Amino acid sequence: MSNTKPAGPKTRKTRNSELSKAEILHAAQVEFSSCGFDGARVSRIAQAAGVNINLVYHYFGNKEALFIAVMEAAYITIRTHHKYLELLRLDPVDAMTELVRATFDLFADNPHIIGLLSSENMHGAKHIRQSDQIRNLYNPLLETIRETLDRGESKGLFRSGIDAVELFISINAECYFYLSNQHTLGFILHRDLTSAESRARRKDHVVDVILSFLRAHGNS
Amino acid sequence: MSNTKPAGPKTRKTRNSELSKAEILHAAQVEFSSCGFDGARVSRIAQAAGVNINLVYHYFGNKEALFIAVMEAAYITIRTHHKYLELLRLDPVDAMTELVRATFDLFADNPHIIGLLSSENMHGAKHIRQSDQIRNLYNPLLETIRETLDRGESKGLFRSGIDAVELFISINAECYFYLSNQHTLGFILHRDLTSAESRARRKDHVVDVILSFLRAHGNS
Amino acid sequence: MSNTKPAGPKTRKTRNSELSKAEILHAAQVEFSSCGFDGARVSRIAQAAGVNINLVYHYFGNKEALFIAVMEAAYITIRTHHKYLELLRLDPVDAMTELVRATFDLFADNPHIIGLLSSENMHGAKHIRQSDQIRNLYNPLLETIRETLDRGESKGLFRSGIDAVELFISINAECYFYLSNQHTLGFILHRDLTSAESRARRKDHVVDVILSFLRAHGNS
Amino acid sequence: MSNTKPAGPKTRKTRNSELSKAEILHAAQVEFSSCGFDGARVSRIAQAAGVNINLVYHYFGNKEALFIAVMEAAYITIRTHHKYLELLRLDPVDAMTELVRATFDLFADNPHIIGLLSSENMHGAKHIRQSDQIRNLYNPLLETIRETLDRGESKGLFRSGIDAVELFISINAECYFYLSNQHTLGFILHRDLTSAESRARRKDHVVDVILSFLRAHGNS
DNA sequence: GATGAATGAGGTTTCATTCAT
DNA sequence: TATGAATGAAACCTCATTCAT
Repeated sequence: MSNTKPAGPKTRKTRNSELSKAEILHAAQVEFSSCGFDGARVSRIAQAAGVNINLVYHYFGNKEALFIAVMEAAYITIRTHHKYLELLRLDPVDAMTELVRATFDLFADNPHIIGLLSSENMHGAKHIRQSDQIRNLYNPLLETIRETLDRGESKGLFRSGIDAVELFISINAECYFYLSNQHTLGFILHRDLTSAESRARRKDHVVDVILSFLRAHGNS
Repeated sequence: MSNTKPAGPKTRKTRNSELSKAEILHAAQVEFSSCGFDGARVSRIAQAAGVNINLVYHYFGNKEALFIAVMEAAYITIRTHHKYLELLRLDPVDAMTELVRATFDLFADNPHIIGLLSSENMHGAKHIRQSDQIRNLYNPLLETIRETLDRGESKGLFRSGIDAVELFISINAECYFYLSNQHTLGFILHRDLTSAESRARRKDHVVDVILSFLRAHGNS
Repeated sequence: MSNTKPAGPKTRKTRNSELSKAEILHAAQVEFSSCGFDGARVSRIAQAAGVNINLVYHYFGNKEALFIAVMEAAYITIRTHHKYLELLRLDPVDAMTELVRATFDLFADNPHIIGLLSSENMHGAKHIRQSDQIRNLYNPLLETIRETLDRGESKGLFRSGIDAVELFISINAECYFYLSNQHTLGFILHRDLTSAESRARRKDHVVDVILSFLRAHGNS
Repeated sequence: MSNTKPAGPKTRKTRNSELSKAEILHAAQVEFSSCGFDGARVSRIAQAAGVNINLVYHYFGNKEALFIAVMEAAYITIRTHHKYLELLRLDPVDAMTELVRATFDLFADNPHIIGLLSSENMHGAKHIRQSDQIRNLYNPLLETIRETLDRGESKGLFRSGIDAVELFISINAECYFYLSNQHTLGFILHRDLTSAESRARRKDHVVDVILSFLRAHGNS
């Protein structure tokens, strides 16, 4: 019967809860990441999700709780992304190369993560601070990095004395900053950083930077 | 000193005027950088500056124009900071070392720049796009980097084929990201990144990363 | 007991139905009396009753109808309470003493009545106005008071010319106000009016006030 | 100049702050007392005061703070009303008569006080609890009552052992309840309690009740 | 009879901004 | 130059209520 109608703007009414919730969460992810927490509008989220604004409050309580839900989903994306890396099976150089490339892809393929983290830092990380899940998210990866550094050092491939945390920050910095600041950088550098070519080039560059740093050399 | 003048029609007021304007600009810098454009409140800026809120509108027109004024002041800070670098007088390795350290100090000593750039990127750089001054700000520095790379290559100190823009982005990434994301990083890495020791260590690390990348080696 | 029946088509549901309805009514009584009509929340009533909020609408139609149902139940409580008074069997002084004590106990033992009446007066009695049952509730009691006053006067125990309605109001005033305003009174009088001792004392005091007023004296 | 115009709906714009504030406070008094805190609407207050709704927030902060301001104004009315009673100059019987009549008039002439107190009691007096001014408002009056009771007892006019606080509550109860519950009482008693005659009669009745209670008699 | 999904109206509050002096 | 008064738009959120099953 509903087929006879030409499918209005959005054939609602007969909807299922999980779907609505998922659509709200997705719309919130887009809105929060592109506008930040303060710039985000709950009404736009509702509209983009195709639901009544009150449903947002019904399912998530308030704007802040919705933001936290979005942050947790983002960190789940990160964990899932890293989980499929099997760095310990690879030789140290390949493992590190793979880690850098995966980190770059993580941000490139999930650009909302950058907007969310940017907003979260402006707020002193007060939202994610409530989540123990997030707190310990990177522990396994850091441990893997340490082991890989050790293996590389044992084999004489990497230099010794590298701090895993500093390395982790550097890898992320090289990938994240390029994307997070692409608008201001593109403007002052007179270069389009958003093209596929630019990104591919950047990815190679980042691998180069990190691997150069790791590699053992006679003189350094 | 103001007593020596015969108190012309507007002398005292003019002086207050300049003072008020400067105080508004300073307060706006603090507010915009710590809250972002959307989170910033014009009323808080006025209060922090110790002036009536209407003065803000009187001097700057509206919130957006005030933000642009703050951005321009920030870029003046950047230019001034770089102007005193005399990289061409130094040998290539020292010049690059100096550039990296200066970049780090620029962000560390002027933390508001990070908040402002972060907010500006969330808005697609739409505010600074209006300023040609800003557009060409980095041209001289990029030229200097190119020359230094050339000199280093000629002397066999640096490897060849390095792209000045990618290098510039990497240097900034290593310095900026550490500070811009210190809250979320500190949380997930269980490490305090705000201490003086951490920062000093980070600065050395960044120099190490960049110089390792630049240096010519037999095998790479 | 419900097992003995062969579980007719709706037996269990019917029983739950009556139970649910009673629980809703009870929860509504608590909510309306402690928050007033405007402060009351239908959702809280449903939650306190342990039922889905739609059941409230299913059984009672809307918030206002539910309030009226609660008011009618309250007046049934009042009538029941007074029905067991057999004032005409007692001598006039005992009858009046008993009436005063019963009135005090009515409010003390059913504190929700006070909240409900307070709210209803704020709304100009518009809800109870629809109920004829309530309209004539007090007729019998007033008639009893008149007869008792007459008997007392005939016996020379009470003075003459006492208006039954004014007396009724005074008795209720003395009992009701102490309880209805106990929070503000307790605050400005620096005295706890909620203790059992305070209440017992108040009850004696009220009897004293009313009986003093009724008693015939040479000089008045 | 403004005289030439036919005085539109409400000639605003050129308004003075104190006036606006006073008008808001007055409108709030009316709204809160007739609807209670929960039933009151800030928008109606603004409309009644003839001001933009935001001015209400500008001057008073929020709904609750406005309510507290209204409560404090109400208690100032009470204090002012009692201040002009010079009970200590009158003989005890006249003093008590005067006190009762003044209490009745206080509520009859300032009916908003009843609505406010009714609402405040529904909220457990949480708003006035913040005000020490209000807390000690009645101390002088209670002291005066005690002195008057003593004087009356010394002269053999009043009986002994009367508790000033209980007496105070009774006087207020007799006056307040008649007015606070006039809608429900009028309905169930089939009598109009709002007419001037009814009120005058009630006032005499209340004096009678209280004085009968106070008076010393041989037998009691 | 009972429930989860969904909504419309409207409430309080915030905030950038303008008006008038 | 500087300020207090005032406002419009819109944000977040609440709540009674209905829909569809």
